[in-house]
Amino acid sequence: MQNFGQNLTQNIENYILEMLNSEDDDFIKLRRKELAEIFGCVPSQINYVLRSRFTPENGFLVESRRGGNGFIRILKISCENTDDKLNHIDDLIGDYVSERDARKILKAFQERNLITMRERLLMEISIRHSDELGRDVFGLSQHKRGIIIAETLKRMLHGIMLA
Amino acid sequence: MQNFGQNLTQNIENYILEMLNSEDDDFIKLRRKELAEIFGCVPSQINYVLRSRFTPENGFLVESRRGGNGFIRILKISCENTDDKLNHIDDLIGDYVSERDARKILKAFQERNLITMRERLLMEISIRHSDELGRDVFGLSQHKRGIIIAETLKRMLHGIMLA
DNA sequence: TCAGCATTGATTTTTATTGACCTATAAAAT
DNA sequence: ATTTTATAGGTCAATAAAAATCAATGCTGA
Repeated sequence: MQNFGQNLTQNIENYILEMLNSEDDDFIKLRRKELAEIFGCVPSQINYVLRSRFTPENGFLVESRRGGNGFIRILKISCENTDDKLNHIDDLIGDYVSERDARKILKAFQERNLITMRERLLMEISIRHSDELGRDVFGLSQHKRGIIIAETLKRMLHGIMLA
Repeated sequence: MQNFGQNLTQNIENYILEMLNSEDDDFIKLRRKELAEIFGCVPSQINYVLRSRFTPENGFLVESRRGGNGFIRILKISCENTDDKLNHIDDLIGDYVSERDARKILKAFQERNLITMRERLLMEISIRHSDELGRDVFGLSQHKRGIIIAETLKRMLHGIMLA
């Protein structure tokens, strides 16, 4: 297969998604070099696709090994992709949230059984730590920190909601 | 059994894991030379497999004796109490970890069923985001970022182990 | 236009394999 | 009891085979 026309990245993304769908398992293994040959592109193009598309925020985990018998393994944690849910999360959080409100949101999610207690705990720890760093190490204003919390929270909830 | 072509290391790893599973005890004893003969490879290949696969990080301890009646003993360890787990975490992470190593640790923890896939995903998102901020927004050196990752990871794993 | 996404390729890092040489241990010989 | 010898396993460096990184460049849509 050669790549004609536009959107090499898009084509590679679709190809990988196809592979994932056609498998019984929720993961695939591939050789970077082979995939690059299929699309007639340079191998590092594959890394670009993985970095920009198959992120944990999008519900994917990527493992790999270099050297002899190297490979790239892509795991799909996500199943039901409901754009509605994601939009809901974005609306709920907005561009800024206080640490206090972040905790409220997490509490609500856990009470609705959308996340487990352990997952809530993890997210609280993450937010607390980055807020602490922002304040004590980088001297960020409360507002700046709120922007970071919003971003962190959105990414984490996006990722986990796809699972 | 001869080993043709590729996956020598993988084959030896699987063979040892098989042995461990089929035993009642949680350890096995083997002769390096014999194992090497079984796979038709050089004996030091066994050392490579042990060094790269049967590590403490993956939950194994390896003992051995040289000379007459020499042997290699492989033990599968599992932390009994919470304190052991916390110490184990601190030992593995130390004061600094690269993002890459952090992901390896999370992979190992998930494969040992100490955390779920979703929890692994959450922690990868958290680490990825803070690393991104550290690099792109605050221009931190790789080393500084590694210190932050180590701290984040330890806090999250500690927290979840206590839950 | 121009800011951000996409593409490329040179360089670096990691992993696997092999073999030559080193060290430790037990048992036999003195 | 001491020395010797045979028999294990360990270490390290060289080489090959993959993937990752990064900076430079190209492209495209608002």
